[in-house]
Amino acid sequence: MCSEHDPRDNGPFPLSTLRHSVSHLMASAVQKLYPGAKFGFGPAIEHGFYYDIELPEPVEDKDLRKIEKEMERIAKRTPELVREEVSRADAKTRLGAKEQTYKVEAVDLIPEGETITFYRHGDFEDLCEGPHLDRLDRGFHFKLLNIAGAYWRGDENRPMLRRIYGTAFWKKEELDAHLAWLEEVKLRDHRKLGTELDLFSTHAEAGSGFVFWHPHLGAVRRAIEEFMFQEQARRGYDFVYTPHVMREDLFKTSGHLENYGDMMYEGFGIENARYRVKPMNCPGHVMIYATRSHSYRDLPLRMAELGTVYRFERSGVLHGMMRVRGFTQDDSHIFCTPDQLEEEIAGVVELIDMVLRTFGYTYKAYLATRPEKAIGEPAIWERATKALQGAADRVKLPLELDEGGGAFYGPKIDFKVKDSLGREWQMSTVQCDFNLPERFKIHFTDSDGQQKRPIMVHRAILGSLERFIGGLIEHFAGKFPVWCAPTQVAVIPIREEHAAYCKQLEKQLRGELYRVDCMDAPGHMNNKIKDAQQQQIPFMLIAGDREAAEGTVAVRRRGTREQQVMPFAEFKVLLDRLRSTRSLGLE
RNA sequence: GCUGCUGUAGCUCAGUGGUAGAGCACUUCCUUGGUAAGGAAGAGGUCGUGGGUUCAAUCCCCACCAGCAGCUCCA
Repeated sequence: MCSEHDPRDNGPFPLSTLRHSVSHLMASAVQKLYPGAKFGFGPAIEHGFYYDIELPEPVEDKDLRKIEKEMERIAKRTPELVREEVSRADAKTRLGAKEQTYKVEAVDLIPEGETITFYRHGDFEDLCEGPHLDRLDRGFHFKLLNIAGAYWRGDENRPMLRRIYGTAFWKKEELDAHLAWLEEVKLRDHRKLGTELDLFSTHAEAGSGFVFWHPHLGAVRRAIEEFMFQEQARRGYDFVYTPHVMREDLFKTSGHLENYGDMMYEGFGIENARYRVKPMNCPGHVMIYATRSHSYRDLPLRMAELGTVYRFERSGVLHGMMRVRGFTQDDSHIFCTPDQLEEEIAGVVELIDMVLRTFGYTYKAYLATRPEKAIGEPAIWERATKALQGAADRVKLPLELDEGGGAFYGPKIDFKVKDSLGREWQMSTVQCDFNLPERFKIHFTDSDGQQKRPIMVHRAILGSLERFIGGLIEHFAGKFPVWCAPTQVAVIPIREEHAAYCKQLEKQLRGELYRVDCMDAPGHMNNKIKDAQQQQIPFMLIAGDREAAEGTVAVRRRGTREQQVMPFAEFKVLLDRLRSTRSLGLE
């Protein structure tokens, strides 16, 4: 955010004011170049600004340079930006006269009694509450970035306008740094790296939104799954497997059909019954719970599954591995008594903290409350929300509020991580559920002999493996830490005659389940070093006469040109340590 | 789904109303090289799919499929 502690917010006016004014400047240039343009909203946003405009003719990215030129001309010629208070009727008349239909509508959105203002520079005037710069020649730097469609007032039933994005800074170096950051984001794009590093693919022939994990990314996933298995096993989780296809009635009972039906695929018949592909794993886990009676002594029961679910997503939202139609959740449902609820949630929060730190993420937690479309009594919701808050207090986890952001069956705490590029992603979630136990009428026998309802805690740490690992690719820029890197060690013989020694090293490492690539195909060493470096392999072991004779290896780390000759046994100690501690670095 | 743009070799991309090219990768041969690209030759494409216009379509038009930038929605 440019608002909190951004050192670039260093001009005579706040950065957001600057950007808002540059947005106006852009609008005036568009008006000049495209007479008849109708303007919507044009605010400052996190990294810049945009303006939504209905244009009489199509605009393309290449037209942006032309608009920028006009902006510079206008800023020079008519720099004064004048504020004017107007009456509601006056505002409507003036905007109406210019056929600014969206702006006329915008006037009606202004609450009664609020001051209505226009801002004007040269012959361009715009309804706007401000604030703005006093002058447009205050020596700032801007760039227009891209064009896209956007619905008027964000409503898909209203007309679609053209949205032009841009950004502005007070200093040239800051603009350049921001543009460089955008380039970096592009370079790290998991779809780009996915092709370059042979990680995954999607196929038109197979349908969009379905990910094919190649061997390299399969290795990453296995390492992460193993890590998650160990950490959960250590914390008393039990692992289950449930079917992907279940009878439709089950989803009626669970409430999914009614509340989540839009996200589910059409049913199909098997003999005389209707079936559905699961969009969530919870009903399956309830099936297992309900197969026998439970004593309060059995609880909490922590049932975990890497459950693959299928959800309908509209074609336009699909995005690499980040937004897909079939994905695997590291899901779990904890069946517990009301007394245990807070402690169980606290345990989950601890696990989330541990896991996210392992990947080098920092995070924020949000308490998401009752949405409009929800099942269950308000009193129950309140109780669940209190438990979440209580658990967070217990482990001193600060919570921000996400009003109405809960699941249809209960409130939750969502975790948003910040990646190495400073971007936020929604990841882990802990959700309280008093409703599914009720719907499926599951129970346990309490110490007083009474039959009572357990509470279900839904939780996912990574969320979806597709989204999590897609995000990891970008977070690490393809440079995975040793413990989860696709190939951990490349062994490179200097000449063909050293291949035998290299093969021997490879065999030893592979014996300890390291992922090793002995690059002993014919060809020059330099070329292999280039390949290994481009493949982002953490370690290269290069061996020639000296190394073979002495039982050493020349170790070269990813991203460096330095080499360090050491006994192979010593390298193994280093490698073992990096793997077992899941170290993020290579030292 | 909507708006705009795009689809040519495994990858990145040129190109033309008369059925196609580059670099990298790949294969083979030569090269025995101490830390980021050794040399040569070769193979590889129904120019996303289906229609239409035309004497002729990879190129123009339409539809569909897929992708990209967003909007809306979400793990």
